[in-house]
Amino acid sequence: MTRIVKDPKVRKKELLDIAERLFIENGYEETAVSDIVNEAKVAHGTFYHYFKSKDEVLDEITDRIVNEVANKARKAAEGRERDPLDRLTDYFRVFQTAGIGRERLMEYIHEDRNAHLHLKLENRLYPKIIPILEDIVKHGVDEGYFDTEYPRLAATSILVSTNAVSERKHDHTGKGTTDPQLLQGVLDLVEKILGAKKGLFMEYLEKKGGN
Amino acid sequence: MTRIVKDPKVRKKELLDIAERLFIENGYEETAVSDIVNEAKVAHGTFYHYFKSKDEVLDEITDRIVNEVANKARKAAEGRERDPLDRLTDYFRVFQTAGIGRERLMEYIHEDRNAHLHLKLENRLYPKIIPILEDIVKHGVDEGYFDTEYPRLAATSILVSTNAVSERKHDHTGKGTTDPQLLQGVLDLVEKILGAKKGLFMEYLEKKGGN
Amino acid sequence: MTRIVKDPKVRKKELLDIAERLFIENGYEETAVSDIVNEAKVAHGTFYHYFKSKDEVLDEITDRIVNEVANKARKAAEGRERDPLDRLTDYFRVFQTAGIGRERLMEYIHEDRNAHLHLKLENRLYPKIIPILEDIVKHGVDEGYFDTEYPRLAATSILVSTNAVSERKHDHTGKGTTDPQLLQGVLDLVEKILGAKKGLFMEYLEKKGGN
Amino acid sequence: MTRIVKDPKVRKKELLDIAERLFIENGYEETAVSDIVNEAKVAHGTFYHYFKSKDEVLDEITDRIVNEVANKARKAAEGRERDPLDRLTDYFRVFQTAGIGRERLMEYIHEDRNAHLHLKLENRLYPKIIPILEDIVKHGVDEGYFDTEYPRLAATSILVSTNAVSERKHDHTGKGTTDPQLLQGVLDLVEKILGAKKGLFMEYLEKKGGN
DNA sequence: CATGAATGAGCCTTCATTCAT
DNA sequence: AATGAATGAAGGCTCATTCAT
Repeated sequence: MTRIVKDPKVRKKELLDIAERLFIENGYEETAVSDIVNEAKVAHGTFYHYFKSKDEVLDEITDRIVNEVANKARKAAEGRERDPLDRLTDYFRVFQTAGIGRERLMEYIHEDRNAHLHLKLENRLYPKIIPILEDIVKHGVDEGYFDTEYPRLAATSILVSTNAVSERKHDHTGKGTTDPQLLQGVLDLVEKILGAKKGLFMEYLEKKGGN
Repeated sequence: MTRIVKDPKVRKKELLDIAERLFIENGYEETAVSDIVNEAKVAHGTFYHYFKSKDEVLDEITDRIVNEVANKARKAAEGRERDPLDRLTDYFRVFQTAGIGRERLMEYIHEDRNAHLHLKLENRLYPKIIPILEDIVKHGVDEGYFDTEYPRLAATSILVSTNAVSERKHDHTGKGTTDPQLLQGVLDLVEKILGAKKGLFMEYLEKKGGN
Repeated sequence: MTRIVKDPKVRKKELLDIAERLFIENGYEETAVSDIVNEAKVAHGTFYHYFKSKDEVLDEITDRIVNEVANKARKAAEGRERDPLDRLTDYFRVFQTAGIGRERLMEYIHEDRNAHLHLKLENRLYPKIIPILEDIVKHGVDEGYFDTEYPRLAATSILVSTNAVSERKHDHTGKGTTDPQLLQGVLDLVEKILGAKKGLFMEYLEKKGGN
Repeated sequence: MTRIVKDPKVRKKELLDIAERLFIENGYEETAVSDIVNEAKVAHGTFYHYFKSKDEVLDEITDRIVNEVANKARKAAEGRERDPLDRLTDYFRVFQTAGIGRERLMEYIHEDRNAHLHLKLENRLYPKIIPILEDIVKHGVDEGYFDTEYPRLAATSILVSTNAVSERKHDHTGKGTTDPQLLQGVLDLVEKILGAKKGLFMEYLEKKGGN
């Protein structure tokens, strides 16, 4: 009726933000284009000005998220001149909090209806993350911290293993390992994968915390 | 028109088999109930005589697959009196060929349109597989082969890591590691995760092959 | 599976009873034949042994109810040798409590989903009830109590008017006339329709109560 | 194929008109949404653009009819400054011809398959009509024409009684009272309900006709 | 850039009824 | 008399997308 004109960039971001929220909360299939345009108070046609199809929105959303997370990870992990343990720690810290500003993402991503988005995200994110992690691993090997001939496999294993743990795929007993124990376990696991000395991370963390 | 009466069990299996194949080949959403009943040469109503909804079929299919695979794995891995390395090898062999009679499953499961089924399968399969693997790990620790305080985490890590490799999540370069190298790498990785002596598996395999 | 044989009359009554309850509680359209056979623990085919169609059950149910109510009314109203006021009073008493053993009927019959049954019931019941009431009216005229040249119209008017009141069609204010007032009003109305002396019924009731 | 765009109001009215006719002629359940859209030469989706469900159309149709009839009745009956008998006569005339432009309505409404619509119509119409009639009754009482302490009950009784007669609920003999007789009877009945002097209406009508 | 009416293929599901056993 | 597997027409509704304005 009353025609509200906005800067194309703003309009598009609005649509993407709304779509992202709805996709995550309710699932991709379950979200209708009309849900999006209704919330955006925009006509159907407007949606199709900005996106060729519903699927394209999902792609753009996925890209947005993937790039954001990958960039953060890259930034945290860069610097051949730094201590590899430092790089690794920073990388983990970023990953743990990757959802900042997207708290809901991690909360909803595992739900059944988000299988679609979940997989798409993984498939695009892994190829970007693994090389970053691999570089740290190689660096650590060079510096004598780690010992492995297969840095890419190690990187992959660390990624999927820590992911599995954070998705609690290891624990269906209901009892659950307490979190401190779990942290110990994960550190131990990562050390093993990397062929690092047992307890290396704890020592490093304590030393760092001590400073 | 001519009414063909069959033993309910047979009819139901027919429907499940057809549905499974179609779901895997074309995706769940993309498969219409009419596709299923057409192939089965059965009336629409017959389908709903056996299943409350399209979704219920998917559930039953998932259950069938999960149980089948889990049972095979359980059988391959059982036997505290056997050598833990033997149990582990057998377990891997089964898992590698889990798709026997279901070749298509592995071929299609990673495709985008099967995200739904993929996740459902994983979520139901892991809780059944991890304990089996965990038991082998503990056994190996008892026998002095492995060294880890977190057998469940190790089991989980092995599962998701080998899975990731078989889904080639580690390799997006296109070049690809050659398969013999890859096998070496995976064996090395698993040894590390288990805290086993380097080369343990190769030795074991050669000795066994040599006999 | 185990085949339970029952006396046909018993079986049929069971089916009718269950169908009646379900039709009334949930509506005719909303009740599926399978709902009925499930409750009766009987196969679909059995249902169709006893009834040609779902519609036929409704007909039989309607007939059962109509006959029951009409018989009671007839019995209450019969007897040219009695005082017409006595006959009328008895008739009303019966009608008020027509639902005895069918409490739910009156409770549910006005709901939207029972329109079908409601109308069918009315259409079959009225032709049976009106003549009964008409006969009382004529009797009352003969005896000098009432004064009307159109006993059938009077009978009809009394029937639909009292019915409307009991369905509270007169009152949508929410405030509602209190029940004693309402009774006064109805008595007054019926007296008017019948061309009776004002207060006739109250006098009669008091005299009777006094004896 | 060729897309015909119309003013939403026009489109909606078209759909409502078609739906109303089909519902009345063939019954609500018996009318498929496709019947409606076929006649309207409109796509399925268009129907659901205007109505949330098939049921919603029925509601809108009912409202339309109820409001139309109620407004006519209100208009015919208004005017405290007029003679109450005039108001009543006008009211009846309107009601008798309420179907003008909707001739079919009255013809079909009593059929079994229209039970749904019939009841819905009654339930919404009565609360609007009764107060109108009640006001006339009170007016007539004030002017000394009528004599009743229960104007609302009288109004209700008149409404349902005349209705019953026009639905021929009083006559299942097949012989039928001839129409002139019937008119006499109804006038007599209404006079009685209102506590009016016998013959009041005939006198009034003759006097009016005489002028 | 924006509107929103219109499209239409296609989906899942229901359910009264039949019939081989 | 009883079973319950099988039928299949039919129905309401969704929704991504298009296009006249």
